[in-house]
Amino acid sequence: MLDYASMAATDERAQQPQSARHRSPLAALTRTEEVYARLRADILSGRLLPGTRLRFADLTERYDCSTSVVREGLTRLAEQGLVQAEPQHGFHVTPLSDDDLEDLTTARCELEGLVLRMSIERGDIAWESELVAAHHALDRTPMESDGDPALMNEDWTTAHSRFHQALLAACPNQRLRSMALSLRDAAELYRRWSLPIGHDEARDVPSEHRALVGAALCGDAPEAVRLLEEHLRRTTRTLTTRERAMSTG
Amino acid sequence: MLDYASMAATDERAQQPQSARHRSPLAALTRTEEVYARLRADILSGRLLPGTRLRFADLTERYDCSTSVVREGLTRLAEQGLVQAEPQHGFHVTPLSDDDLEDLTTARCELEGLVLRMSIERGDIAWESELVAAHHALDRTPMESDGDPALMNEDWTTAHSRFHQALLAACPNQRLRSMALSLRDAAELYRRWSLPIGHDEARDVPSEHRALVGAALCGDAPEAVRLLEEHLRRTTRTLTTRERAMSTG
DNA sequence: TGTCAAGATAATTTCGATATTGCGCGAGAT
DNA sequence: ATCTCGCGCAATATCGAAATTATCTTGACA
Repeated sequence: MLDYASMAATDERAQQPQSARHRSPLAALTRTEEVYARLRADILSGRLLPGTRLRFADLTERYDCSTSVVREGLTRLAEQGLVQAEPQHGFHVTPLSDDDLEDLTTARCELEGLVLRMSIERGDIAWESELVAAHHALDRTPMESDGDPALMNEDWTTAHSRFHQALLAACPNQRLRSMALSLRDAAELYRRWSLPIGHDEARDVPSEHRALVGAALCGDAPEAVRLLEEHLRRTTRTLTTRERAMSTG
Repeated sequence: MLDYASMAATDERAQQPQSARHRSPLAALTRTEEVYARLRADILSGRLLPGTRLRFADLTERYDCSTSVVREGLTRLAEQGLVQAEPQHGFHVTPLSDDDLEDLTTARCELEGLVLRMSIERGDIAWESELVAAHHALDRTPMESDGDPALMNEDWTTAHSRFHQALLAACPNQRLRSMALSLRDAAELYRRWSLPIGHDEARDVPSEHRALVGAALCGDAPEAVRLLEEHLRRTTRTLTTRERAMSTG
């Protein structure tokens, strides 16, 4: 293994970068990846609203890097559909649309259902274990923020994401699984704007999750898939009615 | 085959800055998009072999542009899975693997089957018309190249791609359709290396296509999906046996 | 002879500047 | 009064080099 300490001692002048470099090759995050991750997080968390124009000048300042780095991050996000690129016109956060939400939900029901079925069929004890753990954590986390009930709890969002990821984790097909997860990301944009306006009082989301876990652990794939589809469609219905109420009001 | 060198040369001169008055949005191809498209074509057509390291110096020379442009193209392709990126180690064309081909085929059977079903259910007369046209063109194009029977005919590849695209074209769900097409792209990499080694003599590919069109036009979605899956799996079987023969020989 | 470090070399990543393009404002013509 | 044309500003796209990081080479030491 290399001895970076002695290298630095002999070559002090060249070794004056601000961030401490680790020896592990995996720990060496490039600037590009860091900015990409922050950009993605800022969009998914709602700090950058759908439809927002993304000017290079703003972003280079915000993330303290050059245009190239911002550009690469935006390019990658555009390829995933989180932002849109118009040649010579720059980038903007993908705007929300009712039709797109319909398409997205259908796609998720089909694909996530498929992946869930494969996951249940191939799931082992480790998978069951992580699923139970994730569900427990989700069940014990309140949906609404302590400080402001109108705001969504950040921890709940994380736990919710972990739970659904755990459901799909045992699917042996990497491609299908990552596609399903990418669709979940896209849907996260919509979900983010759901609760702040008002959520469906008639729903009992925790029990929906509990039923899902039950069916999954029993190995009852058809029932689990049915429950998942219902779960997804209910969320969509809440969102679309909310949007219609806003546009008419 | 296209002559990219002369295209680029004429393009540059033609783009002399005059009074930028008229706005033709499609004619305004940015350098980045052009290089991206050429890179993608070079990979899919086999001019850049799977596993090849992609050095910036080579590519900037090949496409006559700066590193930024090459980098963006590679980044986009990496996001799609056609090339792989290792931080600080550059890019390389995604290498072929038996396991990945298995995953890919399963994913395609499921997803393309789904999209085909939706396409048949929603297909109108215009869809049928384009499907018949694409099939006719494919049927009349010889699979093997005139010059060298061991080489795949470029025209057949194009016609084949158009045919399968026509099958899926009526699916109303944009996301599912584009995902299915992106999986076809990935598979194209494998198919490209199938015939040059030797194809399955026992197969009658044209009649497989004919049966598919028949079922699709009858509106018999289940049968069409069954035929499509069989079609895809047969190609995979040919490829995997070929690879095993190579590795053992 | 084999291992290891330090210099040399080659590649990638990041930067800041330049070139190009799109858009709005105002002058002039019909 | 409305429309067209041209200039100037703002933003993006592209460039080429500098900074950073990995790889290869060399030579000393055990």
